[in-house]
Amino acid sequence: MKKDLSTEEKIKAAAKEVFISKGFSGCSTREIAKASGMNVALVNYYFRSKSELFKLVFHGAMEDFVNSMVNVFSSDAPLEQKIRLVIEAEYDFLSTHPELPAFIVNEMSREEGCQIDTTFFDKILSTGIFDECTKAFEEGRMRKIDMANLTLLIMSNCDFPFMSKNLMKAVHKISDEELNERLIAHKEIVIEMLITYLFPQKTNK
Amino acid sequence: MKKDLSTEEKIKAAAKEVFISKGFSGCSTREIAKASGMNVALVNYYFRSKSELFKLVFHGAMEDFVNSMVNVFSSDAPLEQKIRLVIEAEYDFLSTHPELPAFIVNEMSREEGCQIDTTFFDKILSTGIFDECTKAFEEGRMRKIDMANLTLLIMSNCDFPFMSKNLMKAVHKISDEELNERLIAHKEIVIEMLITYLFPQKTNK
DNA sequence: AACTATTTTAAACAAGTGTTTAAAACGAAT
DNA sequence: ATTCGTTTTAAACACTTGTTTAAAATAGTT
Repeated sequence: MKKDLSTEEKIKAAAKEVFISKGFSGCSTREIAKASGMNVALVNYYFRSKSELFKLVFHGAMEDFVNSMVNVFSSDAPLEQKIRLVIEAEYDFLSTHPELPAFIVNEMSREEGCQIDTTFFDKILSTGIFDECTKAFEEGRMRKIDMANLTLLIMSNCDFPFMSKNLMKAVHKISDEELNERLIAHKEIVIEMLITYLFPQKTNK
Repeated sequence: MKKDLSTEEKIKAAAKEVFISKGFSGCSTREIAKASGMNVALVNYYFRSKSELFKLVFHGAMEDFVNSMVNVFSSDAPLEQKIRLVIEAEYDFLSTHPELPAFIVNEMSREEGCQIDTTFFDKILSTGIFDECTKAFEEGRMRKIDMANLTLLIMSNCDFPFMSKNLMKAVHKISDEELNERLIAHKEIVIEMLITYLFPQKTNK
């Protein structure tokens, strides 16, 4: 039968959960220790310091975050389909990891924060998706748009809905369940809106 | 000639700046005191506690945040124009307050966080903008959409670009200036995309 | 001037922070 | 059983945290 998680793994798992939901400065080493069932000394025994442990967690979070996109972009689907699929993939992924975008965006803005490992973004680049877009609008198959703006369009409409869950619940005075239904519907809205905007040559419905 | 700011005002101003850029748990009472040129005791003398001071700052931030929308919605412009204008207003507002959306979204997700004063959102409601939309798509002048989804569409595309500045700079390896140019361009993209999506009856370009 | 209420200060409080220490418990190998 | 390296523990370290105290400085009024 499978062995239990090692102490090191238990701590890292607990750290991931705590860091992602409370942020680096929103939690203490002792809180992570307690959440993992261990004690403070063990945390530093295995990971040297709170910051080192955080770097590991952040790195992992980034990896998860980027991979869900890379998988889609690496496929051999036609461009329009890739855009559809990446939105679907993001919504699916974020349904199980709703706290990730806020975590990443926030921690990237911390002063002492993450001088980030840009390998992640090179991974996106190396899928050739940007070149594919450039070619597509040179051939008139897609609306011309700067890659930064395209990235913003996709991420805004995928990530923000999950980042703003608590705000939305307050604004519209709705429950978690109701909000989740809205999010499911929102995926389709975003897909249609973005596809229509980016590929306007479609002559009609 | 104008008197200097009072001690109380100086502290509140410093608190606003520090809280908004670092978050509640990202800063200390002493940091706020130092930023205002005062000492710790004065902070609690005027504001009772860190939490009380924070509530005040958060309340003010919310007010600013909501007001920029309310002003537009209260105007007598036609609906489509209102949507255009609210996006313009948001981008203008956020250009000078880029940290606000992240601050609000984050602090709304804190555990001990802001059991929020829903007055703010009632203010939006009372502009009648939602009723106006309902009527508009009953008359076929606008695409039918749930109000939560409409709110999400607008806020996603206005707020996220400013929240993700540091992420975007890292992803695309661009400077502040370059990013700001992208944001200016993004405003127009968002306006066209949203208007086209929400008011699709336009027969052509 | 003297008295009062308000404002400011430096110092202290207990509790919490990240981190380290040094000893104990453990596991595997001889 | 003894040794060894690894893992775990409890305790302590120095420092920061939010908050309070009690005295000092200031301003206002008579």
